[in-house]
Amino acid sequence: MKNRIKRQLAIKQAIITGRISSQDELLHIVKDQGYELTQATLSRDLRILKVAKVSDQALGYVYVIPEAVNTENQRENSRVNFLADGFRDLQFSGNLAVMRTMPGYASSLAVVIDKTEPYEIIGTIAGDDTILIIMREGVTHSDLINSLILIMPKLEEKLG
Amino acid sequence: MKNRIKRQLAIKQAIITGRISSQDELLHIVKDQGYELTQATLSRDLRILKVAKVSDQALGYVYVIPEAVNTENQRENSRVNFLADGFRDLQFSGNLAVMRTMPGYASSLAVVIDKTEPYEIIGTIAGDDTILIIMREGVTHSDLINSLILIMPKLEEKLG
DNA sequence: CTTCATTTTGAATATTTATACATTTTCGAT
DNA sequence: ATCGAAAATGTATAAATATTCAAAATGAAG
Repeated sequence: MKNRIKRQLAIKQAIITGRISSQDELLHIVKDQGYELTQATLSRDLRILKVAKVSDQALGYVYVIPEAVNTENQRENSRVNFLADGFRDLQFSGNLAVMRTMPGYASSLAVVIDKTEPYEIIGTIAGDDTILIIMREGVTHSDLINSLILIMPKLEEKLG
Repeated sequence: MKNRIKRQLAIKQAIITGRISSQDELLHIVKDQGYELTQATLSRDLRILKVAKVSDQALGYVYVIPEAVNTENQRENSRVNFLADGFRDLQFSGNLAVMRTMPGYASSLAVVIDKTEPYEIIGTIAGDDTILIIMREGVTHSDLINSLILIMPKLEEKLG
């Protein structure tokens, strides 16, 4: 059955292209391309292709081709346009908040924050992709988050 | 529960060390270390740690920490080793760690650390010869040291 | 073209893993 | 301390995935 090889290529391609989170989903995609197979065969194919399943943010689980993991990230980086889009995440430790951004975004983001001089923030220090925010004593985590949303409303989707 | 942090570290460690092929297996290992948890919690931990399951030769399936899978990263190992030579010392103050390096090394070293996104570290900021590392709450000094060694094995000689 | 060994596959099923729901614990604010 | 909200966890179960077993397809050798 020569089909096997072609089919596995199609599977690989589908995984690289879309965010696929279950074998059933993948099964339908490949079937729609004209291949005949069942979940059992798909499971075997995935083993042969060394496909892995990892958690994708809070969204769920996705299949990945191990070698393609990095490429994926690169592609993501290139479609960044707006400043707030450079935001990655925000975490706290004591009275410090650490905001991580995409590479190169930290200093411009920090400038924006500093310029508005929010009461909640005593100061910031920016590297290339990380901003350290020193919070005023008594300021809560959600106070800080709110003040950041005030500065960059677009953050609300990512922080809310 | 501070346990959660330590437990997840233990899980990560177990995955890196042994070939683990099911959550049940992992569950027993972690339980034997004195942690109390169920498969449900383990499943959640694996999601948080972004652990992936891939096929391992004809043997079966094993859990892996994605960064360790990446072929791309393998090639990078030599570069990382070189960078580790720039390391000078590491000191702690509360939840902050300060790593001093030879002039010019700090930012590239910090990039290496950031890229692996170790659980123990919520962010870094690098100058020219100093890196400020903000540790996750509940992480001990030796936890941090271990995570750094994981990233740059060469550091073991200088930190161990 | 047979025969035999090997590979591939599907159906059914066992195993494994994720999650809904309820409960407990933790943590921040007052 | 006390309250309330958010996070963490266990139990039970649903959902997803791997594998067993039997059958069909393929291929090599006569």
